[in-house]
Amino acid sequence: MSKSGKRISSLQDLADLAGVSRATVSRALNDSPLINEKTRKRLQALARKHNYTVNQQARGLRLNRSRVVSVVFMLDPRSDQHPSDPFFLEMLGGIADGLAAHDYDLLLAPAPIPSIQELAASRAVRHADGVIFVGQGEEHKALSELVDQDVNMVVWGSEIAGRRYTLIGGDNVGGGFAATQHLLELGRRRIAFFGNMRSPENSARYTGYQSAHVAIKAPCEMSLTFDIPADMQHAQTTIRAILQSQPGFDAIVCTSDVMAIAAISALSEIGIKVPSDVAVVGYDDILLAGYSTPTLTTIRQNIPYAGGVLVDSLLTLIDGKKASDRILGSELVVRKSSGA
Amino acid sequence: MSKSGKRISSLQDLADLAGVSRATVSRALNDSPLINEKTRKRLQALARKHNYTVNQQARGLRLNRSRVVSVVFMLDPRSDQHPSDPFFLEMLGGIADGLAAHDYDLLLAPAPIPSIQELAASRAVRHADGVIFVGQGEEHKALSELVDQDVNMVVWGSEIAGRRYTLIGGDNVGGGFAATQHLLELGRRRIAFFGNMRSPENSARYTGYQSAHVAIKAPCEMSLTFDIPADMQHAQTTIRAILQSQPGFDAIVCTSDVMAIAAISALSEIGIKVPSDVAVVGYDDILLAGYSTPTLTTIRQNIPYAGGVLVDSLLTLIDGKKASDRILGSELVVRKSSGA
DNA sequence: GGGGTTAATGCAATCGATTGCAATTAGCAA
DNA sequence: TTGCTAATTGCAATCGATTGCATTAACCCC
Repeated sequence: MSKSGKRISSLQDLADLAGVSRATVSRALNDSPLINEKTRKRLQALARKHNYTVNQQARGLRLNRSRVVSVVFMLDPRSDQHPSDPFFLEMLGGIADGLAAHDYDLLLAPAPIPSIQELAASRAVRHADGVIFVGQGEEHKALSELVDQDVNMVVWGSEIAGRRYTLIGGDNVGGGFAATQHLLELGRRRIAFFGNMRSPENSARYTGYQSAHVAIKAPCEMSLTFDIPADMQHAQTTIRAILQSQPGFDAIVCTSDVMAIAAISALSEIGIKVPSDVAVVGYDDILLAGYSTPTLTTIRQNIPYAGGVLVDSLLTLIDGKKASDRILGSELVVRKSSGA
Repeated sequence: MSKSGKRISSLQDLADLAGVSRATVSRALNDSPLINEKTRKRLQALARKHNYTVNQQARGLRLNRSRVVSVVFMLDPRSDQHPSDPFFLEMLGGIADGLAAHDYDLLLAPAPIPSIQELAASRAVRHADGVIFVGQGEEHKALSELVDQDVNMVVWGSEIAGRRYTLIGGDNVGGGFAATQHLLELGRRRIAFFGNMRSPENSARYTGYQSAHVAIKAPCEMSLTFDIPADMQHAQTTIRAILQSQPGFDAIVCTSDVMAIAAISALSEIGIKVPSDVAVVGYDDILLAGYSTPTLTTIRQNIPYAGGVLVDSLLTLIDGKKASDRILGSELVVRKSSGA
């Protein structure tokens, strides 16, 4: 296998070796019905033996597609932070699986997105057959404009006015509602909301938070709504400052599990007991949620599954068909320690 | 900008528009010294105006390179699990940054690696200018064979006999030593070691663990060495089973922070106090380590920096130069709760 | 054996960008 | 104006794979 005269690196090499034209080899490797069964087998065996794989750049050039899908994480631009939230990793895993199953490659776009204009001109977008955006950041308008430039794309996020792209997302209103309802049922009445409100997903969760109060005619104080940055470092300093001011809440609804973990840590620091003094509910149900101390009560989003849905929708678009929006279910997961 | 007659999608289009040959346009966009300064400016402005970017597939085909680097995470093959450890995400972020700085794209290889043979034939490897392996898995031999196939590659991991690839890694022996020494200094004498021993990195850490005992002439019992799978789900069941058997240790050195978190959770479940009854030290210093409850004492690896080093070494190789192996420092980070 | 079909293969253009070499133009000195 | 050099630009081949069309071979039926 290793001592074959010269390196086989193109269809032509293989064709010469087999004594046929490169057209024939191409058809054989692509299972064209035009080709004789025996020739096909012979050539496929030969290709395998010489460890030959088609040059995707050439193939892509000819066919005008690349079998590459880009993934772009839209982060809070104020934190020039990388994604540190395991949510992103789990999502990436789900997307990677979905793409692998359909024989697509995954190109990861550089983390801090420049302007959407630059992004539109970047290789990540031009070179790919389609793009998956995870989160809408604060650029929902620009995202809609991208659609007009004939970019195949799907977005993970939440409904927002003027949207023109295909949207996949969790049931954020329902999730916010369930989290809050759970705490209300436990008798908590001063429930804080922790999250970055500029994200459409979080404002949907906030809507659910309000509805839950309304549903049982409980008052819902604006003073308990706190704008917390998404990355942990800033989150924890902000939370510490809030705790200093003795806000007097007996529960917190957080917009992510890592934020909940940071909050619990800040609470324990100053001797506040979770959940007896303050109950905390997270969001996402990242894997760690079940293993941290205390274990987290949280809103479960099936993240790997979501990744698969994103991929399926995008591939539908790439096929030239229409893909419909989807809202995936979110459910409350009660674990004994943090939230009850 | 939007109402330009037809879409400019190739050099030829742009050349026609400007009334020059496509050779000229190509040279202008690539800052060739052959081109007249005025023409260059004019053509570059035109390209920008029409939002034109070169087709990378064509360019790559011609130049025989792709400006793509693949990243492969070598996971414990027994868990057909995705990477859930934030370590991977932080590493990925570091690598992504390094690549972006040099204008390379990042291709993420599908997570559960098939055989190395298949991998060698995959697009992820063939289509890329180079490959970064994170971890050696249990395939160190196969990795060395890949080098012989003219694959530009660097590997994050630990020294191992018969290695022929460029290696970048943390100081695992030193890290294992420091973690253990810290616990010994606190007076602990029955220190358990938790980790998957088939990974070269972990066995290096184990070596450090043993040396620390030897250094102060403390006995080091084999019965306190436990083989724990890398993924959290299996890790926690295994740890629970171990605790059932009342092994009687007063400290644990873990080979990752998530494992430490899982261990702490299992300990609290049955009422064992951390760190008073059992002290725990993690490894990696993932971002969460500072925010979990209790905060983790751990061995810090500067993961984003490591990502940058991996990239630099790989690009050196791609340039045809020799890249040297590097061992990056690991230092103990003491946080008050878990390990002291 | 002639004529008509069908199956299998080859030929050559094509995708878009780069680059060695040839050709053109300009500039300048005599 | 002529001749020579240097500065620009154009021509055309090339990278590797795909595919419409032409061609060849094989086979069948009278």
